[in-house]
Amino acid sequence: MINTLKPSISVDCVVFKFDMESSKLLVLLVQRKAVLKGESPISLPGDEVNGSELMLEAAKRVLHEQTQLEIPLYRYRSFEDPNRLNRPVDEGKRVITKAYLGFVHEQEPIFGGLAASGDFIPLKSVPSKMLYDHRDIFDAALVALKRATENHLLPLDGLPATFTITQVQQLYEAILDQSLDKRNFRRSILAKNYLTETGEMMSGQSFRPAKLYAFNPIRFQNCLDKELEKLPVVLF
Amino acid sequence: MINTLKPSISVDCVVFKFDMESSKLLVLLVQRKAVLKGESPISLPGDEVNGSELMLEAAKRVLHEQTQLEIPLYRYRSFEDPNRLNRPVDEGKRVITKAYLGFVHEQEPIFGGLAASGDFIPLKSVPSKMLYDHRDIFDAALVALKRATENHLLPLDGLPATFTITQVQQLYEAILDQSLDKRNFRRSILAKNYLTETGEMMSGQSFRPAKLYAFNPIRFQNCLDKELEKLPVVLF
DNA sequence: CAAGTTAGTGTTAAATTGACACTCTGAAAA
DNA sequence: TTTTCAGAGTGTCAATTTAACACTAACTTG
Repeated sequence: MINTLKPSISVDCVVFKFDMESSKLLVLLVQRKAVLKGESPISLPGDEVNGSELMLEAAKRVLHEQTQLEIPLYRYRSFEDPNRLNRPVDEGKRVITKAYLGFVHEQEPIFGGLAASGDFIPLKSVPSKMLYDHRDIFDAALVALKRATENHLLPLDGLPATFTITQVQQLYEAILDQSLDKRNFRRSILAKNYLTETGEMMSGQSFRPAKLYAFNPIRFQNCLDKELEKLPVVLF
Repeated sequence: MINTLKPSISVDCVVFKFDMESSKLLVLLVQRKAVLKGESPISLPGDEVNGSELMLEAAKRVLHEQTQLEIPLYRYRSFEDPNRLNRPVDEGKRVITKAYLGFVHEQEPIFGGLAASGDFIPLKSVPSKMLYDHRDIFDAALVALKRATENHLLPLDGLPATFTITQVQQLYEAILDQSLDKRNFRRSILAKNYLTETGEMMSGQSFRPAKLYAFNPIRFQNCLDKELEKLPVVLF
């Protein structure tokens, strides 16, 4: 029997956190209230879009409702398999979702709305069974992150206001899950010109202090624009 | 007053045709039946998505309903501005659309459904006022096409089954709106390895006959996959 | 002042890109 | 039959980009 209902639209958010102690990436998973029997409540923060808001706004609103977090979000993909909700046919519900990712640094989430509770989980511990296709959405977020990172298009929202190049490299290595050559890394990221020396130095360690840099979002945006001009966005 | 209606979803198709006589690109525009007073009927083929179909399928169905064309389509962007329909507020309708592009070669369209009539129009003649934001959708298709082309990720659906390298180059030049160096063009496209010599030669001209090549979609797909692995899909 | 630990720096070889001009081939015209 | 016309087809070099690789500098602590 053909489902003639119109699809509805939602947004989902994959929020990463870079733990600087352990140099590991974490991702925010929530327990969703009110799921059908047999569905996993472990999910990404997400909900339906209202009629008059941009989807990016919707993503920020939904994330805020469920976690109180306020962070930049970046859209990376949509998911539209008619069966992605994995529900019994007679439920007759179809939802197309757009997925956003972002980084949190200091803020602590406070859960509410659809999200009963939640936590930052190491990437390796993300369960393979999650609500709907949220595991796929998470996997795709990682892919998108890696691609962005390989091209120095990673916004550094996940780092403190000032940081050392080594910290950036550790973030890259956590995302890419591989180690990088220090000299090549420094050369290539500094060439992008969106890191500016603050003149300050790291302190409190028992070895040579490192220069502290700040992220310049305007120059980063230039850089993004320049890259995006070149990229084939089509065709897959 | 806030619009609380759920958005609905549509697809729009930008169908290009490469006129080999004139080496010019054309695009298919249709006259849409039943538009509101004050709206332009000149538009792209498009309509709403049903509840149980993939959006790519919806795009193919809609294009077929309105033009009888059956061609490969490639999604390139979505458009979601809440005001994109440009309608009076009390209409209260919000439609998010996903745009697809494709090339037609020999098929002739037969118009039907929402499309009262239509034609292939030279790019320069595309009107700046079209239905809703269809002019933006068209502009974005061109951008996407250019980006794909610059990276040799243009599927050659718009050419006959066998063709010369020069014809490919002319197609590229029409899309990019600039001329290319013949030797570099040959070197780079042949390096991609998705053009295969047929052994046949062009005939019927009064000059040295050119080798005829065929497009190998499997190798092209390999090529696409390889590129897409590298590309940042994130973040705009 | 020696030891420990991370910060910071340059060179070279290989691969890629972009600029550039002439010969080859077949048909048609002289 | 020879010449002319028009597009087909080919290679090199210089400049740039990328990847691999190892040592010295600076600060703290013992």
